[in-house]
Amino acid sequence: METLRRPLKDHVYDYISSRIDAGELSAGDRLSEQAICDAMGVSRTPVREALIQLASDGYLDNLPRRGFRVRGFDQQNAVEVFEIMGPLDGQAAYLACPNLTDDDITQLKFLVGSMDLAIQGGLIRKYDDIQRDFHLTYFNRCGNDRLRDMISQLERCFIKRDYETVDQETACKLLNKANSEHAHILELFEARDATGVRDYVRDVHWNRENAQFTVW
Amino acid sequence: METLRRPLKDHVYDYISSRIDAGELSAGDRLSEQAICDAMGVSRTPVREALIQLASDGYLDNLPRRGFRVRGFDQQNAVEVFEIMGPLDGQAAYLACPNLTDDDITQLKFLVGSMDLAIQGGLIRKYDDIQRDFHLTYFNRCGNDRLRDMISQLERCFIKRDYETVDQETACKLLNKANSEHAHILELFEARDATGVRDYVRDVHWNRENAQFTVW
DNA sequence: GTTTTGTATATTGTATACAATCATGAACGG
DNA sequence: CCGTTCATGATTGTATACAATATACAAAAC
Repeated sequence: METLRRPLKDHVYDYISSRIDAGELSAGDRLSEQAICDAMGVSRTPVREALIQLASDGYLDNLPRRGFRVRGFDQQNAVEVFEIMGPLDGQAAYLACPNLTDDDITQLKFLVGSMDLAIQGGLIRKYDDIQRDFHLTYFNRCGNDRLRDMISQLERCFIKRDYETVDQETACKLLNKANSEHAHILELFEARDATGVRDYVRDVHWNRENAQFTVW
Repeated sequence: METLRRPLKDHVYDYISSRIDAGELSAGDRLSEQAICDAMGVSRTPVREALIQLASDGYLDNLPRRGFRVRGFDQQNAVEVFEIMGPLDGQAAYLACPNLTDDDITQLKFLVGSMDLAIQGGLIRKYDDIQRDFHLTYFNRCGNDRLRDMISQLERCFIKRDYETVDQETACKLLNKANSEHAHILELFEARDATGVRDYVRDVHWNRENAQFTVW
């Protein structure tokens, strides 16, 4: 088995995107090609190719002759993403509904329980990971990879949210509400109510949009 | 006023994407970097950058070390796109509904009439252009540029459809049905029935998915 | 003191050169 | 005759060099 080398541009892409996701690079920060070259020990060619791809994928803005900057994400953008996520997430649930196996349902139940435990223990990060698994479980059953990838991409817009801005008590309250929504989604799945779960999921996003969106 | 020169990579991007949209390049065709360089009289650097962007935007596939190929679009892909378009188009209509001015409504009415005339005259291409205007009219009022751009991008998947594969009579029949749907959308807009138009538009896509999709 | 302008420096855009890998096909062995 | 091996050329990946433009700062004009 050959060790097929990944192109350098992909490494650069991962390096930059993970730094953005981790919040080490903030909106508006300028990315110097040379600085990235020095940091990673590669030439400008793969760096530029990665930056172009990152811009195309929404991570960066490009301004010709003025380099690349981390794309901002203001409240207006957040609203836009929520307005798109709702219908898409709902559609994913709708499509997945008839495809969910008993094992999937069991898995979803387990995850809802796990999220409850995480909330009781104040483990917000943990909750967040499980929550992602919950959604991925039915995304992966929707039979539409393009849809799944689209939603995943939109979700990344919110990965870099700050866990510390909300106090523990408020967070628990919000998360409890969110998890009761998960429980309801699960019920609709069990009842195989495809259109019901579609509309419910869509409207849940809508309601979150009108609330704060540091936690969802 | 400065003559701000567009980067060469953008020219290359336009050149390739338009050739794909026009059907001059078909699914699976390999794109030789050198051939593009020769055709456009530029070096490989801007060509490669354009190809990377085109791949990132869904036009091409990349297979490392094996170059770029025009991404195929089979029936499975078409179904996936329809399943995404429906909810998004519906959401755009939903969001636009309260924003539509009287002038917009008048414009939409005019376009529906124009489409009828185009159908009577057998001008399928003309119909298609007007149909695009019809949808753009409310996309531009949905107040969500990201959503609008997303839908536009998905629409391009179908631009390269073949007008000649369907005989004139069948086409007219299908288009008449499609335009009656436009008329109904218009009615719902006039009644300011946001949720109604949302669900109707969504379901119309769904029905088209289950019909042929050489015409929509 | 503020604005303008010019020059030096830094950065991006493009071209070219080289290295690594892949595709092709001929020679060879079965 | 068919499949394998191995050279040869073609193509991609990466590095570097040069050109074009933008930025920063200092000096001059108002």
